[in-house]
Amino acid sequence: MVEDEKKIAETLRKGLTEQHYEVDVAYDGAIGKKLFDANTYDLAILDINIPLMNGYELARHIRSYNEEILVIMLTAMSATEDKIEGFEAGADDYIVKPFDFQELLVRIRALLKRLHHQPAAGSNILKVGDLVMNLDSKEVSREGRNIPLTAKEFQLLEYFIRNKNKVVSRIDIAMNVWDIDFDTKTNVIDVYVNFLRKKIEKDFSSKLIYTQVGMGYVLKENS
Amino acid sequence: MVEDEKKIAETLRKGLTEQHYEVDVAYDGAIGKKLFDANTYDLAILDINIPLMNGYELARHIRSYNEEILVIMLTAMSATEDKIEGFEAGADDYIVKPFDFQELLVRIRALLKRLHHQPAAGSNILKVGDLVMNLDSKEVSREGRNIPLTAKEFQLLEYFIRNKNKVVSRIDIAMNVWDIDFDTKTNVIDVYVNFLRKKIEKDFSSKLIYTQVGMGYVLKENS
DNA sequence: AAAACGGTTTAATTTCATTTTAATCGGTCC
DNA sequence: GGACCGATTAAAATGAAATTAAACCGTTTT
Repeated sequence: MVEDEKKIAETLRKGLTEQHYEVDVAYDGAIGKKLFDANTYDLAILDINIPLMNGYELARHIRSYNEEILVIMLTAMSATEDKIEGFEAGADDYIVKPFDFQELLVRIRALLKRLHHQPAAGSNILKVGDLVMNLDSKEVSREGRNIPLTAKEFQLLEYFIRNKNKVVSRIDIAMNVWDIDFDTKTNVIDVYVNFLRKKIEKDFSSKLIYTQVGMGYVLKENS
Repeated sequence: MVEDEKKIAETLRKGLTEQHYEVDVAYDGAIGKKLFDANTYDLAILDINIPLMNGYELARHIRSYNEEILVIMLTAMSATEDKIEGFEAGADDYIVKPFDFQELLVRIRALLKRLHHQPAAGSNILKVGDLVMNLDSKEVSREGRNIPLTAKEFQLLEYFIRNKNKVVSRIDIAMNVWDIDFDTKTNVIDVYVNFLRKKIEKDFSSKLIYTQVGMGYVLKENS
């Protein structure tokens, strides 16, 4: 939850915790972004008018990184244009203040029931074919064989997996895995893709990372 | 859509049809139930106070039959208890009348994007006849057969598809696909149209790209 | 404090696909 | 026939990606 009005934030945090949800709270967009980048969440509750980075931008950042995460906008702005902008930024719901806590609760439940839960409930595991990534233990394996990755390699592979079957451009990767906005002259990404390929493809039968010249890279299972 | 106020029903039906949604309308709950039992829908829009079977019951009926179908409650009842009952009956969203049609639209889109994990209206797949272009995976296929395209070929085809049935001049193409403003002496466009024709027409039964001498090119389905 | 180390980034080189140019061919309209 | 317009082809130019080595940087070890 990203909410700068501490009183509201505290009330919601308390209410949600009582309902056995685990909640992290940030009071500004920059901290919210950092929390999001460092953790794996199911759902985000975002105020729009918050310091440093507004809710729309934050929603867009979240969406560009992961389509699955649910986003609820929570704001005093009730105009239709604001709602539209919220949904266009990727929100799943938009609630206007003041609101009843019970309503927030049922709306959260309605969204969560649509969330595709990963197999092996509770444990954070991502899979593509025979490639398995454990987000808790940070272990990666293929055909059961363990593959040690460095931090950056792991982040890059995680980004690929979360966007499997989708061509991601170098700019997408630069923004989401590194924190560079625009830097034509670096080739870190190419180098790291090369590192990854050596580790997750070289001693195995099938390819995983394909390059689309002039477009970017895709991680996919076959052909 | 189940809505007994015919004026509202008609307005919404028209608006949604314009957005290329296919809509069936019932004016009471009993007919609504019969329609659901006989068809396969993606989403239901339900008024609550409707004759013969109210919206809550109908929502429960739909839910008991199919968890996947998305349900939006559309009603004048704005009390939190009503909303809670709506969500408990299985609704995915609850909109209070009067509301802005645009808001309904973005809420529908927000829900549909969660469905099937894949496309709905306003999504990332473009089609013309049996030609399918996936903007995420950057894959293009005809008759189910995959057709690899280079970046420029892909951009050019995308431009044609987005302007289907419209004659686009070489200048239009030059400005939108290449970034050249005016350059009489290059024939890149002709060459690329030729590349495209070889890939997307040569081994298939019907033409797609037609030349309008002195005007430009059109992409269209038949004749 | 210096050295060693693992990880990350930069830079330079090689390789190769894509893009563009340019020349030729074929048909159509005066 | 000649001029015009587009289609087609091959060759040349360009630029993107892979690969390698070396520099850099922060942390830990000596």
